[in-house]
Amino acid sequence: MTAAAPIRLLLADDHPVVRAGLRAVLETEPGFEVVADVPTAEAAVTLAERPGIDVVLMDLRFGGEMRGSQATAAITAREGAPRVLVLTTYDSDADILAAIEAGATGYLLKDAPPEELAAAVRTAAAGKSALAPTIALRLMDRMRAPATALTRRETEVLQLVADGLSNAQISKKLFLSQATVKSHLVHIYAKLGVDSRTSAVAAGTAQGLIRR
Amino acid sequence: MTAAAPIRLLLADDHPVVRAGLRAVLETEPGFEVVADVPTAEAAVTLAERPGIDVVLMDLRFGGEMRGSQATAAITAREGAPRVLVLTTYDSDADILAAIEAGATGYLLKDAPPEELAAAVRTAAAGKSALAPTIALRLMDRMRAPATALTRRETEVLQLVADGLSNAQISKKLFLSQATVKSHLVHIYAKLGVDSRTSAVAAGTAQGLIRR
DNA sequence: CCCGCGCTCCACCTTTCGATTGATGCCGCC
DNA sequence: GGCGGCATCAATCGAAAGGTGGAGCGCGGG
Repeated sequence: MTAAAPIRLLLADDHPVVRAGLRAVLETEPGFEVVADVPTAEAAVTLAERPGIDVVLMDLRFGGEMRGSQATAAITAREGAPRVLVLTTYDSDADILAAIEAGATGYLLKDAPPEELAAAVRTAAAGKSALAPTIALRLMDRMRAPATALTRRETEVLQLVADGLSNAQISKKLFLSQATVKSHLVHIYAKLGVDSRTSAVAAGTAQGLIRR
Repeated sequence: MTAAAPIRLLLADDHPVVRAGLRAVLETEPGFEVVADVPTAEAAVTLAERPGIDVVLMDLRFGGEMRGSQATAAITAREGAPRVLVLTTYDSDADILAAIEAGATGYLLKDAPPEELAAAVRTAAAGKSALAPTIALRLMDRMRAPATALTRRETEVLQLVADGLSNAQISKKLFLSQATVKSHLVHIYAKLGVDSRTSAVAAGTAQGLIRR
């Protein structure tokens, strides 16, 4: 095989400026070829089905319906799918975990310098996982302190609390009894070291456990 | 005057990718000249002092200390200062108002299409105010519904609620009785159309009345 | 196989919050 | 000078939330 085979890229971001920036940054680097760029998650899923794409650079938040993590899951579900490298502004735990669970090969922040970006794309193309230092650190923290790790259900409840719902509303929405909601909340308070729903929301957003 | 005099630009954004994108987008348009791009608000203030800059494209949030609104205020405070066009991802009321009060000539969202961006820069260079349609709409809303405008004290209380404090803690912190805190909260709920502290926080953050 | 953990639920009690009503002093504006 | 908005405080009452101490079930790992 020739060493000169370029890595073929698909860019998915709803900001035209960011797409242009990625193009500019990556096309000046040797060994990259931007095949297409799209402004929606849906378009990314469609285009990623076509052969000839090695790596998809995927934003997490789009203006439209589908979230980047869903698109990532849809893409990586298929056989011989391209690698997906998540590239976003946010470094919240919830987003990171959602992306990794969805099958993302890597997770980068948009404030990454161009060299780091290029290196991560090469790493991803080779099938190896690429995490931004900040992200890696955050994951290490999470491993070390399992206290701050909420369960799936607890996170769900906390998110609804953050949305302003009462225990009664949450219980209806999740088909639970209020007792169960309270029980989850007690555990959440213990894990976050707080004693009220509002401070739990504050702690949760501060630690990026829930999206704002 | 010659029609060919280019508009000289300074780009301030902490994301290398975004800076590259803005360069790419604006340099393909005729009549623009990107003089420099900087990754910090401090550098933007310094460079904006030099003559030969017509418009500063300013992000609101930087990784470092200084916020974009502060930098905007510092730049526009001087005589013969360049116009500042705020270009950010966020459309929260608090950010918008801070930027406008700081003397920004315009406010754009990063998901704006290139043509809109170019048009806004030309508008700003001519000294006229340039607002993204979304932003203009939001400001109209605010004008129409003065109910969403919290008083200084109410905002202060709501911020503390968002930080997770109880009524008792807030009353101590602000040297008030709990009755007063409750009174403020009642007014806040009425203005935001909610009926609990958590939903008030949700509504407040959604409308950008308080910082997260 | 049993233990731990996550998820579900119950009962009882205390504290906090929210709703209502009403009042006072201050300040700016017409 | 009166009127309205803002900030301050009081009292009361019912509803919601939090604290405590349980308990059963399913599932995966040691």
